[in-house]
Amino acid sequence: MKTTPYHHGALKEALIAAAEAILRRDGLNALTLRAAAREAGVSHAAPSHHFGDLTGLLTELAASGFQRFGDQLRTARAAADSKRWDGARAYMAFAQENPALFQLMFRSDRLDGSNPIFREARVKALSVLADVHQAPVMQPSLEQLGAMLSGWSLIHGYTLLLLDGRLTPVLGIAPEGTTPENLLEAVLSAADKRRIAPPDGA
Amino acid sequence: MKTTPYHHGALKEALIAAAEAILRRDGLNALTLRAAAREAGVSHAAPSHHFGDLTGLLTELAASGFQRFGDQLRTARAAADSKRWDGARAYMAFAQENPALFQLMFRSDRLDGSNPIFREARVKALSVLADVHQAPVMQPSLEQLGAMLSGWSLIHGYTLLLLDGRLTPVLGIAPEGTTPENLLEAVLSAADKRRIAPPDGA
DNA sequence: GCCTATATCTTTACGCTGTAAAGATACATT
DNA sequence: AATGTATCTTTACAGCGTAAAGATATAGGC
Repeated sequence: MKTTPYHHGALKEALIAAAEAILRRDGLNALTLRAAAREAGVSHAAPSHHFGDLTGLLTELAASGFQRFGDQLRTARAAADSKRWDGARAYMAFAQENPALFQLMFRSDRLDGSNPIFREARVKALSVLADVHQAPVMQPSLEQLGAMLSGWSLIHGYTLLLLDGRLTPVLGIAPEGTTPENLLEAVLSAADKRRIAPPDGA
Repeated sequence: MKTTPYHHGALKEALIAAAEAILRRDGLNALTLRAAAREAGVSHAAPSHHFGDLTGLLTELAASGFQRFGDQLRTARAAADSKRWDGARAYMAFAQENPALFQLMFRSDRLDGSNPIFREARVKALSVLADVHQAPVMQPSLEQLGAMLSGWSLIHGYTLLLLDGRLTPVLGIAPEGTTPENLLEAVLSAADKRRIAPPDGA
């Protein structure tokens, strides 16, 4: 009767899964090393052997988030037979399905920006956004960078305002039954007229 | 020789100032009730009498941030003799001058959203953004809301990406000497073509 | 002027946290 | 089979939020 074998076998993955469950259920404030250890059924000091400190755990969790985020963005891009790429919708959808995780992924003060796994997952995910409209250029002009960033800034800002509850009053005064997706569509169409025009102006 | 009088006199304000100093100097992780008390030179339990708990302190600090934020946005609007209102620049400028505070102001999981002082300061500040292009309407259309939110989402997203360091690599490949302001200007001009067109499209 | 009520601040205490160090156990390699 | 290494537990300590009780200054009634 070995209810709890001494060696877990895949404790690192189990701890990351436990951490995500806590993050989703109780929020970032409740996500502690000891809570993750309890959730995984190991002693409170076990996580340190796999992640070093709390920042290490959060960073690996964020890395796994960026991996899935990138996958979903790529899937959305592949399925884009509509005239407008709806990566924006995929961006918001991931954030809505994983609100606390998404916010953690962009909180550099709680993450270890030097972690190579995290860095790779992040650039891989975010590069999906960058190479939508143009191949990577060595010496892009300010205009090109501005066009590239305006889309990202727009969807990122909308998403974070939504997660932070800042759009709740707006949705309240919007026409009956307006969803965040509807509102995003309106935001995009308001900002999207320029996409039709050639890159260097009307 | 009463070096430390028992009654401080204006401890609440002193604690908020101390909290802001810590936030600026050491970041949000280091901003604790006890650290604020140390910085203000009082016992570690003194803050609880003025703020209740840590959330209370953070909320009042965020409220004071929103007050100054609103002031600066109003000032920028008043000085807008240029053709394009440069509230976006003021938005980013405040965030750059108070990066940790700005991020705290939009972290609803650390704040008490029911605090009336906080609520009032926030709506007062953010309403400056709303009534730029139109008077408040009772039953706005989705298109009107989309146009209103697209500007806010854009500048908010750009600002947070900048604060989070996500634009650093972009600035690295940008033309020599490009500043965040330059890049913001490019982002705005890329997204601003629509302002000229009538609200319901080309 | 004095006396009491109240507000403000300190002291003490407790459980939780991160983290380090040392001990125990399973695995892996020879 | 023996030994080294990786993995996990136990123990320990300081810092944290927070509650409760004690100390001190202010304020108001007389």
